[in-house]
Amino acid sequence: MARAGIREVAGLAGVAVGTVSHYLNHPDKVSAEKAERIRAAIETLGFVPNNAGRQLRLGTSRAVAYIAPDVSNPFFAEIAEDVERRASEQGLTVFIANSHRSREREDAYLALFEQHQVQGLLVASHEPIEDRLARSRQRGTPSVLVGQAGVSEEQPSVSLDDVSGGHQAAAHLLAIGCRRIAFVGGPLGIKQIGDRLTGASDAVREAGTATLEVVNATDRTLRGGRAAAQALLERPPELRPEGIFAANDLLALGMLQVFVDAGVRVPEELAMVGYDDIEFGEASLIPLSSVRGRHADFGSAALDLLVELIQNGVVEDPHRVYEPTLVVRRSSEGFVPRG
Amino acid sequence: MARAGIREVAGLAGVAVGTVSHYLNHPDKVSAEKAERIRAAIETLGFVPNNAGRQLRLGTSRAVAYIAPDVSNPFFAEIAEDVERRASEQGLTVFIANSHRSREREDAYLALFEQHQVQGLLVASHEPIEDRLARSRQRGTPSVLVGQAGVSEEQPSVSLDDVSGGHQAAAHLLAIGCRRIAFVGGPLGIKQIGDRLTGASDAVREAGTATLEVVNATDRTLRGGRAAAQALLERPPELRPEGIFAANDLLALGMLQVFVDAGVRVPEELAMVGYDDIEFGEASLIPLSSVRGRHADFGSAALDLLVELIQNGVVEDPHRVYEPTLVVRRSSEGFVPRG
DNA sequence: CATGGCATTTGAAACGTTACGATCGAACGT
DNA sequence: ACGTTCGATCGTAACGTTTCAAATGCCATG
Repeated sequence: MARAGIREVAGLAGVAVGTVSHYLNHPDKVSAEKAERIRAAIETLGFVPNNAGRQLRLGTSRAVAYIAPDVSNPFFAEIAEDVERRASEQGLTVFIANSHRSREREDAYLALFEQHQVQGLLVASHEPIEDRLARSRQRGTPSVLVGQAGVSEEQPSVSLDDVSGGHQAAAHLLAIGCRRIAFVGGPLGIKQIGDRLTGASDAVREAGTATLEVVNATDRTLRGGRAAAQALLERPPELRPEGIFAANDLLALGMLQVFVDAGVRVPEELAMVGYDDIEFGEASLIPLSSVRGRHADFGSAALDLLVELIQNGVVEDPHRVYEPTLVVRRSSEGFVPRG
Repeated sequence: MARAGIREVAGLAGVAVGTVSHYLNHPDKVSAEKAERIRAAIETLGFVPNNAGRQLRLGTSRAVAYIAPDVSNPFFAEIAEDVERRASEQGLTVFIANSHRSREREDAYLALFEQHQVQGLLVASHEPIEDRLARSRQRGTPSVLVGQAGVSEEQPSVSLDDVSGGHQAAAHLLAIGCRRIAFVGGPLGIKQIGDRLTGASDAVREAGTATLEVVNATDRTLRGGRAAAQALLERPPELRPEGIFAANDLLALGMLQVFVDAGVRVPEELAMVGYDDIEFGEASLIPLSSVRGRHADFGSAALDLLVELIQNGVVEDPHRVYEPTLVVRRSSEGFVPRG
């Protein structure tokens, strides 16, 4: 079962090992005759080049890693696919990993990928992680923060202006006539979430005519949304919010389901806006208004930045911030302000 | 920026390289005093063990790979998370890859992971792939086919009985009184899809009182479902099916949206059943009946089988087939047969 | 005081690859 | 016929780790 190595191939083909290596890496440099002999030898031996040997010699791999909190959240899955597509155009391989929002697993993967000498890291995280990435960078592995603005000049990032996104969402709810607005989400310690609330709260303050309530949701998933909605339904109707801005689409969709089940009319009685604009939001029976940050090529942008960083060591303009746009759909179109 | 190696650590700590290696791999074998010196040296040098060196020496890695057609389909994402969780319990790392349903990319990843000397492969594919996996196996990399029954005794697999699933779905639609049933999906050349149709068609034949129509959908996504539904809406109402069995939940959800939009009453006029039971199906405003195959631990089962295969070289009972169960929800509960 | 046993530590070999300088042979110009 | 050049081919030295047999130091025992 011992795998054949480049030596066996060379032996069988009657050439030197160096020639086999040439055949593999610079095929143009080797004569047609020997090339054919080598090809045949590889074929009969079932030779598979051993990446460890190559990598050891070269000192680096042709791979990058993408660490996401949760690939089953379509927001991250869609980015992953985009990254992968772009990377393969560049001849790079992507290792995808799920941190499951656990700092421990994040660290484990960070260490793992450093050991594997990936060329760089794409990291999406809800945790403050810049100090850990700085350490990796000092040891020679560059990284791009995805979805979270970097602080240091040395830490490039591709992110969304969540304050603006939150502002747009709340301003929209105000514009259609909602007076009692609720922000559903949490924990607020997470920067992206806190920023969305900040923007929303700014908008409410500017308007001066409405109130903003914060409803904490520990779990930013469908389940979490269902729980939050159930809690709101316990209140007498006059104390329920008229407009809800959810910290992400999963939350919003979970709430939407419970509300509709309970006979709450959306959007007439209650307008809803989500965040991220995942595909399932648009496909919901009451299509969900949402704040769309990611462009179609958000992942590509991150990868391109990483490649630039790998090649030049620095990047021009390290903190790329994209402006999100509000996509209005039925869940917030047709709210009827109370007389 | 040259990364420090084990030699530098040894030098700084004043011990032999072998001792540093011992410290890393068998910490109990090294005296407390030297251990502390080594720890300090590693700390100051920022030493990161190089996986290529280790792997070259060891001849194998502690990783397995999971190749899926499409991680943005929650069905595969949920399996991926489960696999990953179980693997980390076993001290294994999982490399996740998206083949994007392209045979070319499948092959590229197969080759890549062989080169990386992963211990084994978990492969979910819609293509016939057994011959290619057989080649990998002969070269020493075992694999488990996920979601597709293996043919050869040598190719272990974890799959669902799609014929039974299709039968259950159609039998259910018949039981609630549907006479004109449509199977929406394709291409039928894909085994999993063809099996579902076979089961459905068996059920219809057994009943003897209904018809089964096949509506081809090229794209098994939300988009594909919307397109298929639109096509059905062009027909005069009396020619539309009364019950729809969709080849997967994404298709069903896409159709559901278009139907509800167009004022078709689901389930009263039209009952729907999907397949896979993804989380979004349950969370839909009209919760989707679906055929649930995967147990909570479908991914774990696959990984356990792979581990057994790696350790023993063979497995007891290579083709594990799970029986799916129909989950009835609102989308098919309350159909009103026409007088 | 010599001996043996034990726990630690050592140093070198080996893993499979690539790059590099050396070598070879043929073709060409004079 | 000879020297030169150029492309193809060769052989070997690394790359960083682990393992293993051998060496060392220490202690207890005879």
